[in-house]
Amino acid sequence: MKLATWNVNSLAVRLPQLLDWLAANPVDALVLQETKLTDDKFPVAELQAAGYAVAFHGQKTYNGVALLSRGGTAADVVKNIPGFADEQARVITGTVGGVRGSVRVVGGYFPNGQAPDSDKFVYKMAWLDALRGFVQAELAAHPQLVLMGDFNIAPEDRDAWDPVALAGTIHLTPEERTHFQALLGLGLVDAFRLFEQPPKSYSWWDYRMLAFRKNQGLRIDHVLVSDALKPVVQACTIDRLPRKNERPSDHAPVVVELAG
DNA sequence: ATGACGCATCGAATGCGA
Repeated sequence: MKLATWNVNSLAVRLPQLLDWLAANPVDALVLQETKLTDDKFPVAELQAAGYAVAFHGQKTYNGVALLSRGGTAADVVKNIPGFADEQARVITGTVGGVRGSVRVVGGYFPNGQAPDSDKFVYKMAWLDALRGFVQAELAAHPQLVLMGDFNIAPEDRDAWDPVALAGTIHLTPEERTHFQALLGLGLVDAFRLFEQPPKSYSWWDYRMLAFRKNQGLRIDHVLVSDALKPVVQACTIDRLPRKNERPSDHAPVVVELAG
């Protein structure tokens, strides 16, 4: 069973690339971030034709998330974080068929935070607090759980191309990293770090300054699997190929493979 | 220090991403 996450930075622009990617990578479930589409504009028919059922939670211009699944629509879908009032469409959760029954998938587009001294950073911290509470409750109900998406956090220095120059800046602040560790503390593990990985592995590269060609990136897209799933994780990889497309997203997909 | 690139918005310049 394969699951994946991809920040597509506008599904309207990236739909052809998404369909190409799914044809080459027929994952069982995929969460998307930054669809930037209201629900009435979501490409339901195109994705169904490609074999995927869809659940989505979008808005105009910004944000927007989706959960694609083969073998039926995700069950018990939850949009955003219950009890946390939020104008922004950032989370979608659902149950997909899989290993020994089913897997609870939480797909998140974590706030960017802009800068550590900004109001957006305050929002990011509050959002992370709320998410942790939600994931804790979901884990209690669904031991087989995967939390994945665009976290907008580089958890360690090795997840940034220049940790010295970027020290203390957004995505690398101690506060964000503490939140990342707190998520792990719920009983989750960073699937990517379960395996030997190439050095300087990143999932996002700035569009500017030829950053991708120079591999000046950050690893901010993550797949966290619950302790119950950890024994069945067989691989976790970042697929850089779509970043080489014409008009690519600035993010690459991250794929995890579970036995069964 | 700034901007650089890309996307979205009713129409151009601006906000935002990371």
